[in-house]
Order: sequence, then structure tokens, then C-alpha cells
Amino acid sequence: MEQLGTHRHGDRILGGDRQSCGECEIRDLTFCSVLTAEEMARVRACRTEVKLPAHHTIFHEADEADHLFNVTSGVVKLYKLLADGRRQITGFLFAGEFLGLAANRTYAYTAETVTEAKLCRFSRRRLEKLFDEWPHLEKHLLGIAASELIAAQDQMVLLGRKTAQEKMASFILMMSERAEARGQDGNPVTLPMNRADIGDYLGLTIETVSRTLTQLKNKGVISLMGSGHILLSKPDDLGDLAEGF
Amino acid sequence: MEQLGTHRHGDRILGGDRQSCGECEIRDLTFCSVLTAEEMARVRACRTEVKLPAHHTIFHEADEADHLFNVTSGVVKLYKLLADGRRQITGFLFAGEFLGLAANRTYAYTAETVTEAKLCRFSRRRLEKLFDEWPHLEKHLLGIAASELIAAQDQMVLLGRKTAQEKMASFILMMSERAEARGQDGNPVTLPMNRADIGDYLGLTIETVSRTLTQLKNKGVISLMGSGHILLSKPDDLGDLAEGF
DNA sequence: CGTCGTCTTTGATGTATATCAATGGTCAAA
DNA sequence: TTTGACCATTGATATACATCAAAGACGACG
Repeated sequence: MEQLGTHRHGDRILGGDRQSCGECEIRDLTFCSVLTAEEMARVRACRTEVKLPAHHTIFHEADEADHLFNVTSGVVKLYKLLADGRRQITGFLFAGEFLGLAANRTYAYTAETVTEAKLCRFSRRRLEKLFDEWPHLEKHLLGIAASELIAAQDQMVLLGRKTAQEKMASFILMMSERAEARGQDGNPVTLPMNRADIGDYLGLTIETVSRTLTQLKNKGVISLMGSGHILLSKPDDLGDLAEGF
Repeated sequence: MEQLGTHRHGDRILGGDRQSCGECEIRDLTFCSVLTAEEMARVRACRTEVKLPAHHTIFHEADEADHLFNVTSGVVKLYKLLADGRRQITGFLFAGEFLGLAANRTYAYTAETVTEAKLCRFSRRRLEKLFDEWPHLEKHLLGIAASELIAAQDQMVLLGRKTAQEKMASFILMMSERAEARGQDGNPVTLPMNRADIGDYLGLTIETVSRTLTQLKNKGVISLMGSGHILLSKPDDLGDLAEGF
């Protein structure tokens, strides 16, 4: 049985598993897609698969950064806290996405599951040895880091300069586009996180998120279909709103 | 004579130069610090040094990302624009810092000098060949990207969740710390950019930047010494304000 | 199939920051 | 030394969003 992060409200950690890289359904979404059979075997050796319930902390900000993770199913959020509890979510991660990059020896943010999730957990130490042997893996990681940097800059524009409506429209569109990039349906789009998480991602309060969604609904650009499903009735108009037209 | 970016208000581009890596005063601040003599020679071969006047565009968002740059002196800002002209500055770069990382083939932001500045300009194509030969260079670049990612996340917290006073205090402290990291004096600290740039970096207006500075002055934590110089009278109190205590 | 707890929506009010407007500094050129 | 352009400061007012408060929804569980 895997120990990973802290256990809140007595959640049970579901078992680890070392078998299943071969059947991995999302391999072509991950950095595993660039591995040869030989590399794959070596990577598998420093890997454990863990299954976590919803709302479970994977690691805390300032923990020793001993592991890297790949989300294989479910949704994960990353966040930082201010002293008084104000929270900024810096990203949501879906199947195929990567977390754990750290500049120092410690994590710079807390990672927590939004839904039940499975993750591949890699030993940083052992993975780094592989990187030394196969530099193209590191090259791939640099590509991932560069993309994340671009996304971070877009998020700065959103947080610093967009209105609540523009933020909300951008968010819905981004979620839709990312679902399609994973091969899922982008319309209607599923928002697996609650209003508090959306607010902490967009720099808004719960109430403003809710009100802004009703505004978009009243404008006829979206329909709220319940349990986190949103229909994009006029995707182009939503795009215009996102960019401030 | 070097052509680089666009020329605004008829600025003259000051001459390029291929000689001076040996005398480079800031080499140990840059990624050149990890180079052997042989590597250095090869890197120098794909390098041009350019000197630019203040307020000169180095490259535009969506330009072909043919070059990487290292700031050797002066200050550079990176920004993105919304359709109606709203601007978010995503970073200021000082001597020793790196720009031009791009996920796609095009730059994701505009880069512009704040002061007169010198930059080492590298051909991306040729530099990438070197990276293939010497993977430790790529490893170093990955480290840089990881640090920038951490910084970007801190900036998201600032933009999404901090008050004007906390933003301003954080900014002054960051500028002070970065000056010290470059071996310059961190107190008094020099802010080479104008109020508009500070506002566009912090998600505030010019007026709010100005008012917030006067507030901090009236609290006695800083003194405004004219022409962009600020004395940190009570650095610890400023730190508390930055974190929301 | 009701009840409880949690999440979401909606309403009333407050406030931090933006906007609009004017004045004051500073520096370079005349 | 004066002029003019630009930038920073300060004041008055507006507003987008936050905060405080209550009422609905929804799902889990007995």
C-alpha cells in the first residue's frame, strides 16, 4: 500500500501498481510517447502507479521534491497560499500532464487531487540518471517547461488585465480546447472543479464566478447543464468575449 | 551595422561586435559560466553582440523565433497586449538573464529595452546543434526554465490575490534582491522603469502605483530619493507588507 | 423518500482600485 | 533663464468586484 502525501478525513490510499505501462491508454499524451522499448523498461523500473481519492494532497509546498508525477487519469490542481489563507491556483492538470518540476530541492506549490485520480510517480533521483544517459528525454522535458512558461504568461495577462467576464470566457474556452487536445469532447465541456477552485484560479470570488456564469448564460453564449457541464452555444462569441472585443 | 527589431522614433542601432567574450564582465551570471574553453569558442561563433537604445523593440510577439538572447547590460521588458491595447508585462530582465525561449516557432511575447542595453544574440538553429552535441547545456537551460516557471507562479499569486500595497512592496523587495544577486547594491534600490511599466507589471494603473508608493513612504518603510531610487528604510516591515501581515 | 450538509445562486451593500481631471516636477533644447 | 514635453503626483468621482447575508439546489445517506 502506497503512502503518499497526507491523508485527510481518513481517506484510504488505493494500491500502487508496477505492471501496467504496456496497457497505458494515455501513453501518447505523455512524455512516454518518445521512449523506445529499452528506455520504456528502464523508466518503468523507477515508476509506481498510485490511485488517490478526490481532495487528497499529493505533496505540499516546501516538501522535499523527491518525485515527479504524470497524471494518468482524473484532475489535479496546483496552488500557493498566502499567510492569511488567500489562495492562488496556478494550474489544473489532466491526463497526460506532468508535475513536479522544481528549481530548488523543494516543491514550489502544493498539489492536490480535484477528482479521484491516478498518477505515475517517478523517483527524481533515478529519473535524472536516465536523463544523463538519454539526453533526448531531457530535451523533451525542456519542451514541456517552455510550453508551461507560455501558458503561465497567458495566465498573467488574464489575472492582471482581464475583466471577470473575459476571465470566465477564457477559462471555459481553455477547458474546452484542452479536452479536445486529449481527444475528449470539447462541447459540452466538463468543469470538474467547484466554484471556489475556479475563483482561486481566475483571481475572483465564488460569487463573482457564479454571477459571471449567469451573465454569459443570459447573453446566450453558454448553457449551464448541471453537475459541471457547460454547453458552448456560441463558441465564436465566447472567443470574442475572452479577448475583450 | 546590426539590424534588429524595429526602429522607433528613428533610433540608430549601435554596432554589433564579435570579439569580446573573453572580457565579458558578467560571464559568471550567464549560462556561459558552465562552458569549457572549447565550448566557449563554438558558442562565440554563433553569437553577435548588439547595443540598443532605450525603448527599442527587440522582437515582436508572433515574430519567427530565430534567435535567443542574453542581456549583458541594461534592462529589458517582456509583454503581451490585448486587442484594445491593455498590456501585461510578464517580466523585466537584467544583466545575465536570458530571453527567447519559445514553445512554437514564434515568440510568445514582445521584448523591448527599458534602458540602453547590450545583448548577446544567438542563432537558435546553430545553438540547437551545439545542444545536441553537449547535452549539459540543455540541462542548464532546463534549470533556467524551471526557475522562470517558479517565478511565474509567484507572479500569479501577486496578480490574482495581492492588494496594491502588497504588490508594490513585493515588487520593491524583488528588485532589491535581484540587484544583490547581480552583485549590485540592493538598498537603495534603482527602479529603471517608469510608473506605466510598473503598473503593467503589477496589474495596476499609473495612479495607483504612485499613490501606493506615497502610502509606503508615509508609513516610513521607504523613502523616494528621486530618478528611480528608493531607500528601504524598514526592509523587514516591507517584507511583512509584501506577504500580507 | 425525507433530512442533512455542502455547494451554488441571488440580493444588498461596501470598498479598493480605476477613471477623469488638474497640478506640479524635471530635464533638455532654445 | 525660459519654454515645452513628458512623467509623476494628487484630488474627485465612478465602478467592478468583494463582502455579507439569505435562500435555493443537489447529492449522500439513513
